[in-house]
Amino acid sequence: MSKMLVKDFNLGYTLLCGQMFRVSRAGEWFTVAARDHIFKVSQSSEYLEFEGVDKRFIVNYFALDEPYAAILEEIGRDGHVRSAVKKYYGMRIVRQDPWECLISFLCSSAANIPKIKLNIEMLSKSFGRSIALDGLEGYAFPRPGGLNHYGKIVQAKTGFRAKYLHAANELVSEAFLESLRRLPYPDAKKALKQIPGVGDKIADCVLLFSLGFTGAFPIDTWIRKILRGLYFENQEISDRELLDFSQKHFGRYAGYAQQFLYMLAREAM
DNA sequence: CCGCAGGCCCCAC
DNA sequence: GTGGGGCCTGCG
Repeated sequence: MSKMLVKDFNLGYTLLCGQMFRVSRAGEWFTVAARDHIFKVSQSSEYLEFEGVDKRFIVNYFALDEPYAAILEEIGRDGHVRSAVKKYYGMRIVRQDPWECLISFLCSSAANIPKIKLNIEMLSKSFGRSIALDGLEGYAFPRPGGLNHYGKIVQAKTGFRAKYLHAANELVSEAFLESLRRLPYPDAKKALKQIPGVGDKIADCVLLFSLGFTGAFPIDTWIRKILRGLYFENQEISDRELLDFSQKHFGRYAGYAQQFLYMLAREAM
């Protein structure tokens, strides 16, 4: 068991923000599976307790090395974002594993969170090696190339998305995903959209939630709804226009603005 | 039982 | 270049 002091961090908001699909909660403790790690974590005031990974992993995973105050100052120029930040202060954007993130969001098309969680859990069980922590059962997520059995992908109840997962497994390597980090945002996005089943939304999710592109702004049905309500009431506006507006309006940390607005949208459901 | 969901692809226009 | 139907499957 390790313990560390954390500032400007709220574990609950960060883990329950709806972008991670292998998180479970038991009272104060969260169990998180990420790539080939499984760990437990809890927060009491400004201390984080954790087990199963080291401090370096925690800092990177929860993006605790980001200039949080500067980010909030920049996105807080917008009044709606500012009030969302007040409510959900300490929420961070986790750095997921790019491959697991890509597969998760490929599963998200026309789905819902419980279904995505089911898909990812079944894929992990079917293709991943067993890893355990304190007798907790867990499975690593398979590496690129590891989803090598179409029938088993279908058995994971992935439906029409199975063909996308299978193709991604053929096309994508660890090196390809890592190389995207060094590209300008438009080029990295274009490269991701070459993968069948990946459009604007999924590409932006992978860029924001796993590859460190803090300016990426995924537009899903929740964000669409809240942007229209807050900024374009009674106006016809396309996703293309919403995306252009958001990136200009919120700037290089637009992704953080997105995530805070997303929290507002979800609470109003 | 039945409509629908955190989206993409394809095909009209 | 833009809009709308179809898609697997589980959830509500």
